[in-house]
Amino acid sequence: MSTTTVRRVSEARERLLRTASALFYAEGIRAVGVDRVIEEAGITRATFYRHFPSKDDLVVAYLTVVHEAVRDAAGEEVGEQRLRRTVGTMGEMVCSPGFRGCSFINAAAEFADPDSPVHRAVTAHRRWLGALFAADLTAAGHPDPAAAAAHLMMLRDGAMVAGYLADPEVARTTLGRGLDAILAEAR
Amino acid sequence: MSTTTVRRVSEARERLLRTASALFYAEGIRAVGVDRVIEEAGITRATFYRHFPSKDDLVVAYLTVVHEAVRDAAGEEVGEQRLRRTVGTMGEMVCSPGFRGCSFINAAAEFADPDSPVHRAVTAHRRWLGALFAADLTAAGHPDPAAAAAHLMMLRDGAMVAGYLADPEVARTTLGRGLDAILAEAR
DNA sequence: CCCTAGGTAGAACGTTCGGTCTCTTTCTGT
DNA sequence: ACAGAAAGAGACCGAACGTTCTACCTAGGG
Repeated sequence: MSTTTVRRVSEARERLLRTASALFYAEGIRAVGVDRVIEEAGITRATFYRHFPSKDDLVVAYLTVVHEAVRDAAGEEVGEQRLRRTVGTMGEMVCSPGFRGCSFINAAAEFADPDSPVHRAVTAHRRWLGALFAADLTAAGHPDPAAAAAHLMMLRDGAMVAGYLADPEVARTTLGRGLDAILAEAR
Repeated sequence: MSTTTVRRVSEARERLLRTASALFYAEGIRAVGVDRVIEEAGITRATFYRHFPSKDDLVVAYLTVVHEAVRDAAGEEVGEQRLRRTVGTMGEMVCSPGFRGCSFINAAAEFADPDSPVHRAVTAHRRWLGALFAADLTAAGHPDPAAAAAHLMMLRDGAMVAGYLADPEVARTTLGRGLDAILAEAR
């Protein structure tokens, strides 16, 4: 009865990480204690600390998962098409039920110390996303890709906040129109 | 030696609120315990709880102080001039040393429950600011004040995030240009 | 066959959390 | 002169925090 499943990565670890991610995102990181995560994931304290040296490491792992999801959704082929798809995905995300803002913006609100591993993970992701915007804008022939990328990033951050604290639908269309306007500058 | 100072509001209470505000803003709300606030304000536990029934009340008071500061800085006279001044002030704020983002966005990241008094204070402030934008845009003769206000709000939220996590100077100029573009739509 | 890694189970650590309590001192308005 | 509010000082509460520990069980690969 092949329970093989190869199990290159522990199943308990995955459950732990998935549970923690959902909890951290929905309720805030500091608001959720390790006891909560342990109980809800149905694992033991020892198992938790076998996989993650500390809670901070779990938090970083959570942000890494989100980052990789965004990265994989974006893809490799630089250009206007990828930009449209990436921003379009963000617009949809903002409108999805249970949306509670950007994981990275929220994490940065809780971890103020720039030297904190969590804060570092946030800035790393944001630098990566900014570079992606700039690269795609460059490929699209935008005359000032750096400024346009900063503008687009502000629009996306605003959409993330508005999707959580205001009208998501309005946020989505405003973001879309903003991207169109920026792209229109590129001939 | 008139130490009169009238003292309509307690001096200890003001010290407490000022200290708590600085701490909450700089390090995050959940990251700062009441012990920390009490020690740094140089008051006693009993004095704390005499003025605020719970920590949550202190947090709401902190946000109220910020809200009133923004409101007073904006002023009363509706119109394009007030809008320019208000947004200009935000641009400067974003560039000021020690800037750590918008108090309300950060608070909402930590207090997810929409029924929480803290979360309510956040949405109340945001509704007020959105209404101010819409009123000024209407007075400025904008053809679609509601959409423009939402757009401007997203730009301001983006500037708040970027001022904290990216280049503040770029955030300020991008916000300024965005306002100019929106105002240009109003003839 | 046994070694090892990953898992369960659960007690315990010291610290900090938010909050309550009593007692005393200081000051102000009447 | 005196009542009463505001503040200081500090002990105390139970609960939750993140973390460490020992002990035992199991499954897979050498």
